[in-house]
Amino acid sequence: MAVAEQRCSDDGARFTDLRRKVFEILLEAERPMGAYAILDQLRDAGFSSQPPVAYRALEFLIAHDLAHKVERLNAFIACVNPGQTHAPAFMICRLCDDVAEAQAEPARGVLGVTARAAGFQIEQTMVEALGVCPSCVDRAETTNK
Amino acid sequence: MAVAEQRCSDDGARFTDLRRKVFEILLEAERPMGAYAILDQLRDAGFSSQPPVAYRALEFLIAHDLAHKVERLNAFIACVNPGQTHAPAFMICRLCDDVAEAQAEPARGVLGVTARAAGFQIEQTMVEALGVCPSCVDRAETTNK
DNA sequence: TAATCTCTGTTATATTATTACGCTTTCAAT
DNA sequence: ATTGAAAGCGTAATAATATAACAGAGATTA
Repeated sequence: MAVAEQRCSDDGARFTDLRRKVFEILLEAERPMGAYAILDQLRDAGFSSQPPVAYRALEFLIAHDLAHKVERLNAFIACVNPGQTHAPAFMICRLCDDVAEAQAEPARGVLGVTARAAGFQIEQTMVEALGVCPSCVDRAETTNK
Repeated sequence: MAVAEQRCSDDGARFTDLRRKVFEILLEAERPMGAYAILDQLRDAGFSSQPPVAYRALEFLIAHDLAHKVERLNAFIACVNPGQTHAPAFMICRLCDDVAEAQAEPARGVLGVTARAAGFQIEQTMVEALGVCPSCVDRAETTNK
């Protein structure tokens, strides 16, 4: 959280009450939240609960590398190492919807070669892996015995 | 198209009129189409234009590797080499929304290492790069001169 | 302190996607 | 051929996600 504030002031950006609150919500959730779930919590905290309020705060957090959108789930999650610009990758469990953040360097591999060959300038990448998380793997094995 | 039919019969799946039509629409578009744009064309072709009709056909095409969903755009596109199971990657132009399909092997790189270390079993990956396509790069350079 | 810009609130609406149900067609087994 | 089960399609209703447009309050700068 302190890191987040620092990051914002470095950027000359304002880490307002609303933005802080949304960031807190994401941090406490530890897993992706839909915009409307965030709005519910904003309402409880005395903020407005109209969609643009959440979407704007999320846009801000994402722009400052404090949060990410998990496209596959249309949901948002706090970044594990806030403030560092990076190429996040997500491992999404299809059984429990839990998500772990990892790093990726997709532009370094086959994709990068293809892009350069084609003249496509990559600015940003998203990598999301769907599969089964460790807990659910265990659970499945136990259940099937 | 012939390839698609072959693929389906191999799978013991039925390549019905509706599914063929949706596949045709995607092939002719050559770029991602939203489900509702597809529905418009289905209506013109005499099919029902209720959302589930398109979504079900798309689900089928995707399951048989004839089409993909571009998550970033919430849109659907015909696969460039239909019928082969693979890990597609998309290069999405943020200026013209054009999309090129490439191959990726995200599970072979850093992500794969992380996943194995964590015990996460990857089943499927999606890689999407946002940037500027060759045509738009050219256009931008010309304009700025 | 006036001008400007940013931020938040609000209303309305657009876009994307799913649930549930019923009917028809297809397929497989008798 | 007949029937029973499954797959496919049509339809209605609604859920979930997201954006546009405008107004007012608050901060920042000149």
